[in-house]
Amino acid sequence: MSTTTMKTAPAPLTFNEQCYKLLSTVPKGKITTYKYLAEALGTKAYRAVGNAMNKNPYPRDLVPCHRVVNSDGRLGGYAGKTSEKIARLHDEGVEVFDGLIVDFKNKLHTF
DNA sequence: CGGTTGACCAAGT
DNA sequence: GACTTGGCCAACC
Repeated sequence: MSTTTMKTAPAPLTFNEQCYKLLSTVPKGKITTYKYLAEALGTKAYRAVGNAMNKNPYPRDLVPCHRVVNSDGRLGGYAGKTSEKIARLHDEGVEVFDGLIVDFKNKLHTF
């Protein structure tokens, strides 16, 4: 068996990687929640999703972790300053008022 | 392999 | 409406 015909290592994506991949499908100007991400992955690991975002090693162009908010419509956390997250969202057309997403349900992206 | 840690969630006080 | 509690689940040590 040559290496070309050899099937490459399965390289199972970690839960984190799955989160990143899924999140990368969220279009600009829209947002999603930790809950929706988890559910879209077929699990209830809301917290694990948050952890994944915290450790996110990818640039925001690939994995826009700032587009992830709480399911209540609150801003949620951020690895950097919260004001930065707000600024980025504003830059993409998502208004934030007092730590709350304006028109949250309308901006929400569904998978 | 058991315990710890979260950018969470929902319900209760 | 702020605060506490229990639950949930993957990554890390």
